[in-house]
Amino acid sequence: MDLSERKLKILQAIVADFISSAEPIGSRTLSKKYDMGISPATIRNEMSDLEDMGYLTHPHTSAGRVPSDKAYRLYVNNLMQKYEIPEEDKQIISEKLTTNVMELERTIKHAASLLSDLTNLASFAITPNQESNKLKHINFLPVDKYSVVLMIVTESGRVINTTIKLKTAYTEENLNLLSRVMTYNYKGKTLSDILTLDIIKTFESDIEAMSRLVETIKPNFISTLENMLDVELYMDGLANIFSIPEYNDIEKAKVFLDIINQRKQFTDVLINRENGVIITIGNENKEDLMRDCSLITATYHVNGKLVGKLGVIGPTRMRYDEVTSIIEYMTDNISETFKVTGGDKDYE
Amino acid sequence: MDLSERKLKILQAIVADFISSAEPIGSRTLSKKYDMGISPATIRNEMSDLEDMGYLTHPHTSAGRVPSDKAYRLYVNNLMQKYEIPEEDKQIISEKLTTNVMELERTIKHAASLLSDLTNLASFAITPNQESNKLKHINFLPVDKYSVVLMIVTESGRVINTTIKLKTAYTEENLNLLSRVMTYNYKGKTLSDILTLDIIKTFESDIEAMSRLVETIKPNFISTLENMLDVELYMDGLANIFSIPEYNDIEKAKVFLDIINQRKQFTDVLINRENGVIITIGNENKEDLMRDCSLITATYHVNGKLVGKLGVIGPTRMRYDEVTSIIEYMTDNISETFKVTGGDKDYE
DNA sequence: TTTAGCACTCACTTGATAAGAGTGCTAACA
DNA sequence: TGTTAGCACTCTTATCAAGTGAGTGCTAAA
Repeated sequence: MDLSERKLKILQAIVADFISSAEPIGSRTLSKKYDMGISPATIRNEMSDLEDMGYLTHPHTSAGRVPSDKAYRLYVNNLMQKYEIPEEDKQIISEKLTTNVMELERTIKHAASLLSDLTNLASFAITPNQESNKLKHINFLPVDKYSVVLMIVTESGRVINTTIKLKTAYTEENLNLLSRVMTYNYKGKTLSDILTLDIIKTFESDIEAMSRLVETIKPNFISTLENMLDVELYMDGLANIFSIPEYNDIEKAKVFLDIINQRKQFTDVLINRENGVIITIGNENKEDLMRDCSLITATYHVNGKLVGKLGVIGPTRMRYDEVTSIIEYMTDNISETFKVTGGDKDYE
Repeated sequence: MDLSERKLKILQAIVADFISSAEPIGSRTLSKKYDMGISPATIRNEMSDLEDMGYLTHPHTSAGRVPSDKAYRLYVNNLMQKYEIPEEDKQIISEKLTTNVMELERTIKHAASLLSDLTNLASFAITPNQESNKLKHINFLPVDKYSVVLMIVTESGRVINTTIKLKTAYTEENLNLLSRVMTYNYKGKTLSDILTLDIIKTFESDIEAMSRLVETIKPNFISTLENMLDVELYMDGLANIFSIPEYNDIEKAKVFLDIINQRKQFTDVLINRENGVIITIGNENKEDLMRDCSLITATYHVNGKLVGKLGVIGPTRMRYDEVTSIIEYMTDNISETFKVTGGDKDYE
């Protein structure tokens, strides 16, 4: 059934008002505040219809009306107007997210922090899934007599390194050889292929000294690759939640913290969300604990390919227009910063 | 004035009971529960004396007694017994903190997470202050036509790297030369000296191509060093706080989150604490917001020299014995993992 | 010095009452 | 037939009074 013009107007007023006031809104207040040329009684009739259709609910008989998840969905899809981010906010965002030092982790952390500041909600971000990231080269560098640094560079421009302590001394020649052999073998393969497809074992050697070297290095190499594959979750602005009326009740606040505390599960939820700007409202979320929350996420790109996510979580009553615009603007900025330019002609 | 044996016994019973129950304890309950051979009336007299001396307080006339900060201090200094960490906990700790991959950040993060799990409090950790860390060598490595990786290795074994995008192409020879010149100039100097004492400008060059290279690299080098000097703060277990009766009141919980939310200030507080195991109770803390909290920190060492900190924050009513033991055991473990062995004979 | 007894205090609970906001229904009106 | 005014009804919230129980402080006796 279609909603009449008037019903839409009333619904929009209720949603907008409730988002800013957090108080159930009654017919009398509505007619006074929004001056829509009809009496409270008429509004009551319309409200009653809207309630039958599932757009409004009633905390108890003598309270005003509150929008349902369905109403928020309608609002987000049809009624909501585009929010223009103030110039100064835009400036702050680009300033903080544009660095010439290419440190993804740092930038993402900043992004999460900034996002929660701007929206007054709890924010989060995950680093890209690296499974399809391809290896570019591997380098072992001498540090001192018994330690070397393992450095792995991927096609997306990500560099990771670890110090490895050896039990026996090594020669520089062996180290160089190993770097070259491994690079030759693994270059262009995805990280997960290297780990799963047993490619690993190919780098063993006949030469005695080399074989000893490989032996100590192998487990370190594997665990470093595994670390690299882990998707990192950053969160910020949790304290903001306690300024929101919905979470004045300590029990509700605890539920909220529970969601976030199970980092592993929460990360999985984020990974499995579709790409692009995605809004899920209340019971649209599959996870029980999140039935009272809304989640907004958007994706950013690294090297135009790898995909990470940035978003907020909060009560279903939130500024969908504002939050959506800000998140989208931020992810665009991040993607811009990390679109690797070079890469046409490789070194070597 | 010295406390009689009996007063000490009563005080100890009150502190211990209050720590586990969080309820003010009355004379009658005390005499029944702890069976100390004297009547409630006698206990009342002693309690009254203890209150005059400042060891106990009174939420209101008809409530039981509650230990003051002074009582906790006495308890921590004299009455508290050494807590023996269960074997299984010890095992979990060493297992999680001993890695052969030397990633300090990761280990510290795990430590904070584990610590909050074991104590049910909020935990935190800061990475070592790197100011006195000395540079060991600098390496520029080619990645592709327009990007190079800058790698800095310090004496403590810390390795950091960033990808730098250049505007113009470079030659491998120039890069090698630059690596060598910079290493030669800066080796053995502390990071803060390099940044502050204007040593930076020494690495300019007469040769045209080199000079262009140096120009783009210089700001990146500086900002990388600055990043390295930043002390990182990790926190975990914030949600634990909400299971503690003291923070059932949403207002109190907010104060607590405020402390932690001002990461910069909080980091400074931690940096300025003395080394070793330090316990500050309630109003012993200089910061107003922390007057209701106790802080326990201990220091860990990297390379036997650089000092980072690990600790918990919670209400003044906490298991000082247990928490202290656990933190100390953990920092010992971390120090053990990061005592760099080699270093006698440098590479080169 | 210790203890029993007793009056007193204060927080907390329960129940009753009143006020306020809002609904739903009915009947009148355009 | 849609709109509106009026009114009874419902439900929450605030307030107040009375009763209860845990605990103290003081006094006097053992």
